[in-house]
Parts: sequence; structure tokens; C-alpha cells
Amino acid sequence: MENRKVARFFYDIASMLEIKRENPFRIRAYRRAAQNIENLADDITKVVVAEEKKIPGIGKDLMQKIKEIIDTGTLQIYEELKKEVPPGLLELLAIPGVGPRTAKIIFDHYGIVSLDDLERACLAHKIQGLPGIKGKTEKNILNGIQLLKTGLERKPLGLILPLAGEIIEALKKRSPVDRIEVAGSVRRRRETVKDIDILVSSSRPKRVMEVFTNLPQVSDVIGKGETKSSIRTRDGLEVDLRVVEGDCYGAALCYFTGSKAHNIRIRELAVRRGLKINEYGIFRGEKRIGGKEEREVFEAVDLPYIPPELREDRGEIEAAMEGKLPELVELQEIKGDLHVHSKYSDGAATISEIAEKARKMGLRWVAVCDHSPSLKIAGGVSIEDIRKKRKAIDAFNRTSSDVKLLCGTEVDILSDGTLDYPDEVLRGLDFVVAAIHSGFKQDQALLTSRMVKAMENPYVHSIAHPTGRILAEREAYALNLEEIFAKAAETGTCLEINAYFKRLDLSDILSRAAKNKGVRLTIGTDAHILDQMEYLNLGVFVARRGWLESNDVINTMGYEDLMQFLRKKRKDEGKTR
DNA sequence: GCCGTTTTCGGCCCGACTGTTTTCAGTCG
Repeated sequence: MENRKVARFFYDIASMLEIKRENPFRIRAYRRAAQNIENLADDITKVVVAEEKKIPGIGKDLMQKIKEIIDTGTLQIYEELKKEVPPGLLELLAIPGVGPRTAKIIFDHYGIVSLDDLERACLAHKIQGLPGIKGKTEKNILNGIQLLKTGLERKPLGLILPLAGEIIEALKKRSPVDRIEVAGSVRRRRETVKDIDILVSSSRPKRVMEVFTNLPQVSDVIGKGETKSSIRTRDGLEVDLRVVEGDCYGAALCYFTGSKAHNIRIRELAVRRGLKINEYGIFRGEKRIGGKEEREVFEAVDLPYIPPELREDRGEIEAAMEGKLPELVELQEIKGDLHVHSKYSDGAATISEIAEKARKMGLRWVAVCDHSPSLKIAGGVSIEDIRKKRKAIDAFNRTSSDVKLLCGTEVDILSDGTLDYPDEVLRGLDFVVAAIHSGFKQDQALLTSRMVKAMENPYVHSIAHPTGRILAEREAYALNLEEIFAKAAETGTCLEINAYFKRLDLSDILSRAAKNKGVRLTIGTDAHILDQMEYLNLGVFVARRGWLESNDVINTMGYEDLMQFLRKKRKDEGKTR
């Protein structure tokens, strides 16, 4: 999508203006615009052409600049700024502890524009002695560079949640906490997170800090104070703990949950009402008028409660004002998993083990989707074996009343867009999810046409991991998503939210875009071992962050309704054929 | 540069911490 490219221009302009010490509010305007463009569910190019939708934070001037980027591929003001502020200088801003002021001073004196050059200069002690910089700052810069190099990168939520849970349980058990919750991006369920924020209320904060900094998971104590301590875990993750008084727990929870952009909007609303909101409560003048519960913060600015997953300033404030917040799908509403592998292909579990696991998780049905023959490396199921699987699943279903299995497949979309099983075979299956596993490097038109062709098949119910991206490993393949969404809506094909912790594909933003185009979503864990079925919650988090309601997600259907729904596409297609 | 249930001009979120400072600037979340 173009959105990220356009946003990049504005982010860079903001940084360059910052280095030039321009008007801070102008800088903020560029940043906010960049963020809003990045978070836009629709293609910015289309929005600009249509001119019907107002993007918050983008007025006449910035709209003109977006047009310029789309038309010419660049921006005049950007090119001019680049002459004054070399792009390399922006890299230095990525170092924790180095802001625009420090970067500028270093550049002005030594012309340094790269991490390596700055590291050498620090080691040679050439940085201390510059105006406002002494030994300690120099050392901090070095630490910052080190941190940046050794991976300050974000980690997948799925890996972090269990750790956050462990720490919270340990604190509950061993220290005098009254209330305790995870905050920050973990609470907002972002797909990746940089650190874990935990909020506690306690009458004995010192004791809580003591226990926290001595947990077995701790490798270093970064800082330890009365109200805030930070540690690094053995796998290099930073965990911040904050302790507040019970009376301001709600205000603090809001504050530490963020996002920052969301908080700013809420506080702006407070200012207009003559109020002040901070982490210590809600204030009218000097007088505290609330803050014990999170709900009070929203009430103070005349808004309904906004779930943490929506707090990204992606339109949730406006929606809340108009009473149009979505009723987000809940984990408890999910009746089954639409993508699990069994021993028939490369999964580790038998169908009865899968059903037993589903039973334990409180699910009512599971679609067992094994690979098709061309995916030899994953033990693709031959046509002969698929008949055996059909019989085994039918036999299982006859004896099981509480959990049902669907005989499914994850059929390969071959490089010419045909499917890896003939229609006669697909017709005999309950659920068909189609996926691209080869030819990732094909050009956009070809990849898109493969997927479109698959969706036109009346037996294909959903497309697995539609963009192919893998967090921190592989970019999405080149697809025309506008076309994919339109075709999905037209043919009644669903798109998958793959809940495997490294995929989460579709993403939150794309799920929302798909929904807006009239597409329904399926959630599948893509589990290859039983434990991975528990990633189902990650899929729900993506759905919630994508503003999806229960009706948008097929997994909320009971078994009978689901089977009826799955048969429907075939009939509808049959009519038009 | 945006934006308006006090405003089309004059505002624009809030506080903590750190390092460098004799009262504050820079950075961060």
C-alpha cells in the first residue's frame, strides 16, 4: 500500500523540522498526519481522489501535499529540507537518548550522520565537551547505540503474553498488591511489543518493588524507585512496574495503556471542558474529581468506555462521540478454529486429539485443514488419503455430540492460479481454505490474478494468510489488495486472520479495510501441534483491533449454522455459472 | 499546520527523569 510511503514523507519532514527547531506545533501536525495516514484502513490514493472522507489532522495544506506526492512521487518541501538536513542525520534520532538537539550538535561539529561514525567518536571521547554534553551523556549515547544494534526490535505479542502473565501471577502471590494489570501496548494487544508495562496499586509499594526486582525472571535491574522500577528479563525484554495509590488507579491505567496519540485526544477534550487529566486523576482546578476507575476518565469527557484495543486514535474518539463504537467480537463468542493441521499432513496430532483439545478449550467444532499434494515438504495429502480422512472424520462425528470436526484442506494455489485438487475432490470437503505457498516473488499482477482465480472457485471458502507476511522475517508479497477485497466481497469468499503468533495475517488494519469492503473473516490458528491451538486468542485480538463485530467473524457461528453457511457459496456460485 | 458547543485567530497534553545545570533544556512515554 501507498499509505506507509506517504506517511514516511511526513514523518521525515517532522524530524527534519525538529532538527531545525521549527514551531513544535507544526511538527506535531506533520507527525499526527503521518500516523493517521499509516493507520488508515483505505488506500490514501483512493481517499484523495474521492475527496469524500475527511482524515483527522489533515487540512487544506497537507491534503495538497499528499496530492503532490501521489502525482510526482516526491514533495518539494521535502527535497528542500533534505538539502539542509542530510537524511543520515535522521538515523541518529533512532538512538534512545538522542533527540534532535543532540543530533544537530553532533552533526554541526563533526558532520557525523551514521551510527558507526558516532560510535567511533564516542569511543574516542570526542563527543564529550560539545556544548551541553559531558561524560555521562556520551556514555548514554554509546549504550543507546548498543541497544539499537543488539535488537531493540519489537517482539511478537504471542511470545510476550505468557511472560507478562507469569510476572503478574508471581507478584499477586508474593507481594502485597491490591489491584494489578498489564498496561501499555500489551494491553492494547498490538501485534508486536517493545516492553511490558505493569500497573499496581498497593499500600506498601516498597515491598512490591522488592519482590519485583528479585523475581527469578530478572537478569538486570535497570532502575528502582519508590513508584517505578524497571528490569530486564533473561531474554532481554524490559519490564516496567509502576505502583500508584488506589484512588488514582483508573486514571493511571488509562495513562499507561495509551496509546500516546489516544491520550492526547482525550486530554484535549478534557481541556475544553475546563478539566485536567493526568495519571493522578481527573481535576477541576486544584480539586480532584475522580480517577479511581478507568470508566470515570471517559465519563469526564462525555464518552462511553473505549476498549483498549481501539485506543490508537484511529477514529475511535469520533466513533465514541457519535455513539458508533463497534461491539467488538469476544473470545467467548468463538465457537471453533478454522485452520488446524493433523497427522494427515504435517501436524503432530490425530483428529481425536485435536477434538479433545478443542473440548478442553470450550470449542464446539474444528476444521481440520491439511496441505494438498504439491506441498510435498509438508506431507500434502493424496486424493486417496483424503477419502480415508473423510471416513475417519465422519466416524468421529457420529460418536461425538459436543465437538464436531470439519473435513477440510489448505489447498495450494499453484503458480498458474489453479488449485492443487480437482473440483470433484474439493466438493467432498466441508471447508476449503486456499493459500499461496510458492512464487512469492512474482509480480503484483500475477500474484493478484492467482488469488482472484482461487476466489472464483465455488468450493473455496477462505484464503489463508492472505498477504504472506511473517513478523520480522518476511515482507508481505506484492498484491493488489483493493482488487482482492473487492473480489472476496463479490464472490462471498472469506479472508483469514491467521492467528499463528508470527503471522497475524491479515493484520488489524487490513482486517478493518476488508470489513469495510463487505468481506467476512475466518480465524484459524494454523496449529501444527496441539498447544498452538491456544493462539486462537491472538486471532481475536487482531479482529478486535480491526473493529470487527461478531457478525464479521465466521467462527462465532454454531456448527449447524456454519455448515449451512459453507454450503451457501457453492449454491450462489452455481446460479451465476 | 490544524482547528472551533467560549474561538476563523490564537491556542495547541502532561509529567517524570536525567544531566547539565545556578533555574533549565532535552528526551521520553
